[in-house]
Amino acid sequence: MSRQRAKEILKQHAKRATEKRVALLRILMDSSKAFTLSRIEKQLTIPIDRVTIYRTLHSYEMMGLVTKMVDHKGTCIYMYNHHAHNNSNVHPHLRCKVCETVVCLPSLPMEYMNKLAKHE
Amino acid sequence: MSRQRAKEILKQHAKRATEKRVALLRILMDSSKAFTLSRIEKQLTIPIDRVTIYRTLHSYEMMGLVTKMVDHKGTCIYMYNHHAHNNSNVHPHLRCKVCETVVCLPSLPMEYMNKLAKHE
DNA sequence: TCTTTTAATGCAACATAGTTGCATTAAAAC
DNA sequence: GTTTTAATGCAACTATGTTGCATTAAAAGA
Repeated sequence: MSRQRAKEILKQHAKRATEKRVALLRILMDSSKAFTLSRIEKQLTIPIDRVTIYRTLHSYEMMGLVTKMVDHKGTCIYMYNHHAHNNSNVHPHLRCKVCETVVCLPSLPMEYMNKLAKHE
Repeated sequence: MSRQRAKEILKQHAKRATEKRVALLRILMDSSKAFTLSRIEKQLTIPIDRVTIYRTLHSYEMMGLVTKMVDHKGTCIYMYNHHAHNNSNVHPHLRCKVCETVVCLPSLPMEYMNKLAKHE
């Protein structure tokens, strides 16, 4: 049951832990995958307006709770920052074509970074 | 003057080298950058319908002439395959936030690949 | 508790990108 | 010159993202 944890987190950030905000956060918390807004909408048991989802996810991103990315189709995907995602080092993300899981990859090693030619 | 070169390439692929198709190909050929459809549209000196540009770029992608990617905003960008892009090895692309140039990065070294944990 | 303040929500509306169908035009093939 | 096929443009539609505004609900204060 992640409901309590979700509520705590929202209150920590001085946000209202409404049923809808909790529901949205739980969907993300309970998975290691990244979801599109539409995907989240389908997964909801209570109906939430698309705009509300959009704005809520945006606020979660601002709070640092979730990471927003763009998937291979150009759609925004949102992933819960389980490991706090605090290490602000640059690292790529890898998406499994089959199960759609997105994982954080290790930071790029210096030997690799050094190979990068400066352009122009 | 890349006009002749563009015509040759199109004919090699049994495509009609119409003024519009040449114009589109030249914009991509004459740059190392990746462009959105809208960006290409603005750069044109002759007016071409958005759908035509879309379909033409798609055909160029099918021909292997250009590479289609999705940029940070989720918009498709098209880049001419100067180096034939033949080496079908996987490599990331890097986009300069300032000048919007997109460059191919070196392939990832094995040491790095080995670090990748299998998920689930 | 009642009132005020502020956050959350939903509806309407619009922007942009991508896409398909169909009719028309232009080029190539015969 | 006629036929065939590719290219083009228009209309229309979908999905996603986005903003404005009015309404509702929660929290704070009296």
